[in-house]
Amino acid sequence: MKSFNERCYIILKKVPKGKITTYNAIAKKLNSKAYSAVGNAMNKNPYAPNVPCHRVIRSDGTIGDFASGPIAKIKILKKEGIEIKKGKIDLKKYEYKL
DNA sequence: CGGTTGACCAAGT
DNA sequence: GACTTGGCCAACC
Repeated sequence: MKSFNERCYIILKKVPKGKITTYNAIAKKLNSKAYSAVGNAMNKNPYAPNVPCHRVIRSDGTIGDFASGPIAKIKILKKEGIEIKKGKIDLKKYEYKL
């Protein structure tokens, strides 16, 4: 049985390039409400290059946070082809349904 | 086993 | 629309 954190990474791995997901969605996928725990897992993220933690945003569509700063996160997402408006993302367009 | 932390969320002010 | 409060839950010490 893998820990809660590892499951978050597995879910996250499924997210394709050019798409994003939310902390809330991941927590729900794990049948839990530990949004914060998901965020915590990302912060530790031992699978740094392996897991695209930068593709996870908040349920409001805001960037949220990132270990290297939210600005770096935005940069990466833009590179992935995601358009960001005023520091927010269009969930309708880019949210990847798990 | 209890208390603290956190890349969160929703509702209230 | 920005800020505060309370709540949720897993990981860590």
